[in-house]
Amino acid sequence: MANKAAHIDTIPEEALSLGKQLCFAVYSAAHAFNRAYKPLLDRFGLTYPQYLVLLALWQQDEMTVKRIGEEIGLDSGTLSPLLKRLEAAGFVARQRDPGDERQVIVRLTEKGRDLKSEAFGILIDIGKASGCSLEEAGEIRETLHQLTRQLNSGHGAD
Amino acid sequence: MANKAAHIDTIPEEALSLGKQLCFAVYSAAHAFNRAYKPLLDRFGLTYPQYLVLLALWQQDEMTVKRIGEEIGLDSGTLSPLLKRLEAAGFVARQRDPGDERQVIVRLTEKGRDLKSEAFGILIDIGKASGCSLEEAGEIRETLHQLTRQLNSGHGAD
DNA sequence: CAAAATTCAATTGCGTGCAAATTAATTTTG
DNA sequence: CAAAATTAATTTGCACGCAATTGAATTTTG
Repeated sequence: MANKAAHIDTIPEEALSLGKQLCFAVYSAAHAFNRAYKPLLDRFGLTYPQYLVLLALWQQDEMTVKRIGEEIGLDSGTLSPLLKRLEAAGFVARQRDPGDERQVIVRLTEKGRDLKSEAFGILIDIGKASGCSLEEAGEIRETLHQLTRQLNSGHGAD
Repeated sequence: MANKAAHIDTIPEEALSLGKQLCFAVYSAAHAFNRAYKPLLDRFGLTYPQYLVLLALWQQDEMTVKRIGEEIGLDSGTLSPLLKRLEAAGFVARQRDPGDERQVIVRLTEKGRDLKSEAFGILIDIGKASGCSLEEAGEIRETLHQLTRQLNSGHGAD
């Protein structure tokens, strides 16, 4: 009883404290990253999720909305208006797939491609701001990937 | 063809990959936590930020809006409407501080206090879903706190 | 003490995120 | 082959999250 079944008893009042919660630590770190990225991305008129879409397209150009959503974990309800703004800003072009009119193919424009080289600068600035080495960053990254996989495994999706 | 910034050469193309970015790992983990919390909080009609406010109030009842904002890292622009919804749902009451009419004191209602004991259940479910021990969770938490501090130190605020 | 500066909460505007409903196109099937 | 089911993207509605503005109360200061 004392070991497994009744672990409610083993959870101290203190566990309710924000500072003791892993989730809050992740939540805060995400906000901190967002704030760190903001001034860097503002120069290009981009938001962080928009930047993520460009990162994905720099790796693999010409993806459908659905494919982009799988890459960065967003659904079409978020992506549709976001992509419309990226198109209005001139970074991407959207075109119905002639082979399957349900799909929309998103591709980089010249302007979007040109931004890629500048993105390295953002990466370096963020690396500095995070204050950890590539090795450290890699470790945390892997730990978080594992945590994310574990959390997502709870409801079907992977 | 010589590069202006020589250190750019040391950053491989691969670094632009989403999977290699610490920030994206944090961003994804935050979303994963949010999705894990959602069904648990839906039963109480709460969102995660609303739950954070209650967690803070369970630790220390009767705080001003500003104080709550410092606890969970949100400004009044986010908190004002959020607290109004928490009040409409009957979990908290808001009252102008008679001693300083600029401030609004937020305190738990009976209903809000009663929820505290159930919150342990949520905590336990999330702990299970995260699939890591208290020790592991503690390590990741500390690493992320440090990362957050480092990122936030870049622009004055602490 | 009165004007100026500061502080606090609320409001406005914009961009996510996500669920649910909608529309159009394709695939399945009876 | 036509009806039904499925799929992809868009749209709608709601709740953050943040910057900037507003308005009221308090503090500073000249």
